[in-house]
Amino acid sequence: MKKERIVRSIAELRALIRSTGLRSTGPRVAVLQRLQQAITPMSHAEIAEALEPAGLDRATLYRNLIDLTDVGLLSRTDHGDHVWRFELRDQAHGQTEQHPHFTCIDCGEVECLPDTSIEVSAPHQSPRAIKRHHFEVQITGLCDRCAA
Amino acid sequence: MKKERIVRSIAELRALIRSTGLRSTGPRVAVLQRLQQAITPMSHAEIAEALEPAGLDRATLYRNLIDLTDVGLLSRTDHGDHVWRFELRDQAHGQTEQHPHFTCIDCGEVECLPDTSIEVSAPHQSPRAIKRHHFEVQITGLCDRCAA
DNA sequence: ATCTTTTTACAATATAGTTGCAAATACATA
DNA sequence: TATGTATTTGCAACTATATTGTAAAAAGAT
Repeated sequence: MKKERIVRSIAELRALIRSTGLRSTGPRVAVLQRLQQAITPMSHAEIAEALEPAGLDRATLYRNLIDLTDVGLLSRTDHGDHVWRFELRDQAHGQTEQHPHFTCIDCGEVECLPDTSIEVSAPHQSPRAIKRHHFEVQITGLCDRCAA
Repeated sequence: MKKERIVRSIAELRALIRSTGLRSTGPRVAVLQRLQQAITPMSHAEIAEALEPAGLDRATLYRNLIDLTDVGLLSRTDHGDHVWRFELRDQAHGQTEQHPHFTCIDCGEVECLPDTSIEVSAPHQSPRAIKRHHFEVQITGLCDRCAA
């Protein structure tokens, strides 16, 4: 998905973390810094591997991913393949940046789709969240590479 | 989601299982019988609890759910909350019956939406699977009860 | 510089799902 | 209906993923 990428300096990331009430620590800055380079949501394993050099603890990473999600800096989703993935929420718009994700049921690759690509209509009895557009959409199928 | 429910007798279920090449066994019939009563996809834990009286083994249940999925009698999906859920595939139409699912991010309740409730358009670079309508859609958000 | 609270890092513990295998069962064939 | 063979079950052991307890370390307020 094309979007103007907002890249924050370390100092900005530290301020961002503090603004949520959390303390700014090495592991947290590292996680945000890595995620702001990511073009798709990353799994715990992928983040752990990327931050390998820092040698940070698995449990610490899990706790930080959850904490950062709780305060709204990250979103945590399962795209249909039973893997948690984390994505930086774009704070620039002051709200969740919603766009559908396409996940390959074979290779697990995740693709961000333009948020215009999906139209959800809300029939009679459907949840109010749908009418208010407060929802996330995950689409699963075979990606072009795996389908070939 | 409203649909004419197809209820099969035990004998019919046994024949259905055999028609896939699998042997008809107590656990397998029990699983199918339970799932054809289900109004939404069920997790392994839910099925296990429902079949508690039969006292059937966890591993056997897991294996059967996978086997029945492999031969196409069930579908296995993760609705965004990191829980595998199994659903009887309707063989009456000779194909996967596709409809979007709405899963509450709070209570985990799953709701089936009419397949007309979602319109996915396929822009330029999107996966071919989308253009061909070979995909599943999961929507997550707060259900009415949890939003209240 | 000091103090209090949060966070880390390690280990221990849960939870979900899988695998190995002997005994039991399904079902094809006689 | 009995018999033989391949599949399936049930138990236990195991793996992977995720969570929790806690003493020591670090953050940030004073």
